[in-house]
Amino acid sequence: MEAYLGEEDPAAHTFSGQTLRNAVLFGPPGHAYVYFIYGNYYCLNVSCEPEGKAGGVLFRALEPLSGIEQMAKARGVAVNGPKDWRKLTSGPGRLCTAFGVTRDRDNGVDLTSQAGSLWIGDDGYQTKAILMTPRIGITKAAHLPLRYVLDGNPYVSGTKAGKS
DNA sequence: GTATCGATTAGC
DNA sequence: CTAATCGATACA
Repeated sequence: MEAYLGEEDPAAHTFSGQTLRNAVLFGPPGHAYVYFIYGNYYCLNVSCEPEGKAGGVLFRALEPLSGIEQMAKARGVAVNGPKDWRKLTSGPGRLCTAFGVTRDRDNGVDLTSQAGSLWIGDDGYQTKAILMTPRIGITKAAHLPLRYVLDGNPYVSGTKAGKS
């Protein structure tokens, strides 16, 4: 996942102040900010700063835990085993497609409450280490080490991720 | 109102 | 490396 600092980050949507689209990033933390990009894909963010202050985290990738078949169907790809799970969620647009996340349905929902259409829970995963790397896919301030990846976890973002 | 860009992905 | 594709933003 990657962090976007808000008004101080040239790469963030919130850099130029609050707009209709990024309003949720200025709202209370723990809410979903879903935006449509390049005419084809959605990206999922979570607001992190207190209300009134911009800032959020972009989910670039995650590890599939359940509903594999459902995700595969949504993504339109064949999945034969854990080795193919990467195809499902290794990218911002991909994971949203796999989850069926759309701005219409999920933008602004409270991710800390299971009452909504989408939420985040604690699965008890033990994080060994987190690596900080430069962000990818952006044209401004891309050098800032605001990208966080779980060390040793194969389900990281990157279109070409997972070779070797 | 019109012009341009983009936190992407799939395809060559 | 380049095309696809549309909403938001910038500018007149």
